[in-house]
Parts: sequence; C-alpha cells; structure tokens
Amino acid sequence: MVKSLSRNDLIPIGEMARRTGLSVSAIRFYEDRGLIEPVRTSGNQRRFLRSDLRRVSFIRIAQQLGLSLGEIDSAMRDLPHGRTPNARDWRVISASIRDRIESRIAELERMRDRLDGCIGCGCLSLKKCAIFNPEDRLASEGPGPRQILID
Amino acid sequence: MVKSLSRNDLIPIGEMARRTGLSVSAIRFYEDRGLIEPVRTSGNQRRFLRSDLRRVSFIRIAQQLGLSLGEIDSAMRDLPHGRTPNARDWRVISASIRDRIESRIAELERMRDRLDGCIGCGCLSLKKCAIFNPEDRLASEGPGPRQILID
DNA sequence: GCTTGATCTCAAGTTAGGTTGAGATTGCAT
DNA sequence: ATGCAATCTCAACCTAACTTGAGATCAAGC
Repeated sequence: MVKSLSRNDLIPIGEMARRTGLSVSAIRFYEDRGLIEPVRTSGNQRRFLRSDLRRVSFIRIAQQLGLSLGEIDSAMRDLPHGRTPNARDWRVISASIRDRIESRIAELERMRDRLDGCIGCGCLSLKKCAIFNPEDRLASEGPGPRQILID
Repeated sequence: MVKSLSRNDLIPIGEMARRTGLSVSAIRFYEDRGLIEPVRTSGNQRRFLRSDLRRVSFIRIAQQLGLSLGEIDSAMRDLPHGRTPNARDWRVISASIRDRIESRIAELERMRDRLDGCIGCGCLSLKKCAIFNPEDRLASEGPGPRQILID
C-alpha cells in the first residue's frame, strides 16, 4: 500500500519557520548550503515534506550542541541514502557529538586549572609563569589562527 | 633616580610579533581597537615599550580564555590609569574569567546530560522528546539569534 | 649613496551564520 | 476577479577578528 501524498504534507516555508522556531531566512540559507532540498510548486514556492521538519530540527539541535553547518552536513551525508536521521542514526551521531562535548569540557577544565595555578602562584614575574610568558616559545606557525597556550 | 629609556626598550612591531607569537597585522589591529598605544618614531613607525609585551600577552591569554577584544578592553580600562595589569589586577580579572569558564563548563555538562537522556530514551518519536521536538514551544522571539533548547 | 628588508596606510577580502531590503510573483479567500 | 499576505530572488549588510595586497616610505648596513 502506497501512501498518497496529501496536500497537508506539503509545508510552506512560513509554517516550517513557525514549527521549527527558525526564521524563514535561516531556512532558505540552509537550503543554499545544501542541508535541505524542498520541492517547488509550479509557481516556484518551496514546499517541505514532514520529514524536513525532523531534518531541520536535527540541524538546530546539532548546531546547539556545537557542530558547524558543515559538520552537520557531513554527518547527514554519511547516512545511507542521505536520509533523514532515524533513531539508530541519531544514536551513532550523538555519540560522536558527545565525545566532542566531553573534550571541550576537558579543555575548559584544563584551562581553569591552569588559571587557578596562575592565580595562586603570585604570577606575573614574567620569568616562570607558563601562562603569562609566551616569549621564545611560539611565533613559529606562520599567519592565521594560532594555538596559544602551552599544555 | 629616573630610569633613562634605553634604545633597547623601544621595540619595533616585527619584534613584538616574534616575541608574542602574534602576527604583525594582529598587533596593528589591536592598536586600531585601542588596546595598545605604541609611540611613533619620527618616521611614523611604531615603537613599543617592554610593558606592551605584557599587555599584549594579557590580551592573548584573556582571549584564549574566552573573552572578546571588547571585554578585554573594558577589563583593562577598568584598571587605575589604564595601566598594564599587575599581579593584584590579574587576580581580580582572572577570578571573573574563572567564573565564565565555570559557567561554560556547567552549560556543556547540562548539554551532555540532556544528550545522554536523549540517547537512552529511544527518542525521535517526536511526541515526547524535549530535545527533538521543538514544535509549538518556540518561534516567538522575533528575528535574530535565538535560544533553542529548553532546559 | 644605495640597496634591502621592515614598516607604513588604507581599502578590500575572509569565514560563519545569518538578516534586511527591494521589487516582483504567487496563492488563497472572498 | 481581486486583494492581500506569503513567497520569490538577488544583492547588500552585519559582527568578530583578522589577513591580504598595493603602493609608498623608513632604517640600517656596506
């Protein structure tokens, strides 16, 4: 039995916005970036499938969890058939997201501990403080964003 | 006894870059932003004081710890005489930075826990999952960046 | 005095993730 | 059939934190 596509299953962009909490322009932007591919009416207006609601929610969540749109795109493209993530996919993806969160937490904790050490050490002598004395240890990676502190 | 300013204490921008690990253009950019104020030679070249090394290091560290240039600017301007932060100033500033780091860690931990709950809950039913079901709860704050997940 | 590397200014470009606006169409309800 | 809200495209703008490039000038060694 093939499900017929009821009119109600074709969602215009404004309703998508309302239902996902995103702005219309953001949704268009995601289409530009290849994250969603709505169909078009004869008059060229976007119409989204129900599954796009889930897809867009997924984007929103993954983003909130710290992934860039590019990373989200790859995550979704890695799925078989480029389908909308289902429960099993979600478990796989979220496990990897979890790892990222954990590392970020660990990184911040290291930073906090370093900072604590620095507060306590009567720092700023500029001779012994690792956090406050970058001379002669960096400036060797060329231009662009750099890593700054030494672990 | 007034210390005389030896020639060696006037540092050209290239050497600043070498010694702080920043790029020349970044240092110029910080001057634009009012974070440092080098003196100029008769030929209009920048010359930095030794204390600027510390000042620039401070910028770098605070930035690494998550402050924006604007915040760093205010932090330094809050100091008496807009002087380069000394040990006591550093303790005050770093305590507030520490708070920021702590909140960020707490935020990530909440996120991780929420994610764990979602992985475990056999989610994606789209009926009961708070993380995956944004309908009818948001989209009421107008345009611009939004808060996404509900705590 | 000349050359060479360092520096100067100023404008424009970059990335991410969008927003805003203009001007033209579409689509649904009456 | 018409009116009005929703939608369309495309270009320009936005913030942060810089980088890059062009064309000019400076400083220092020989």
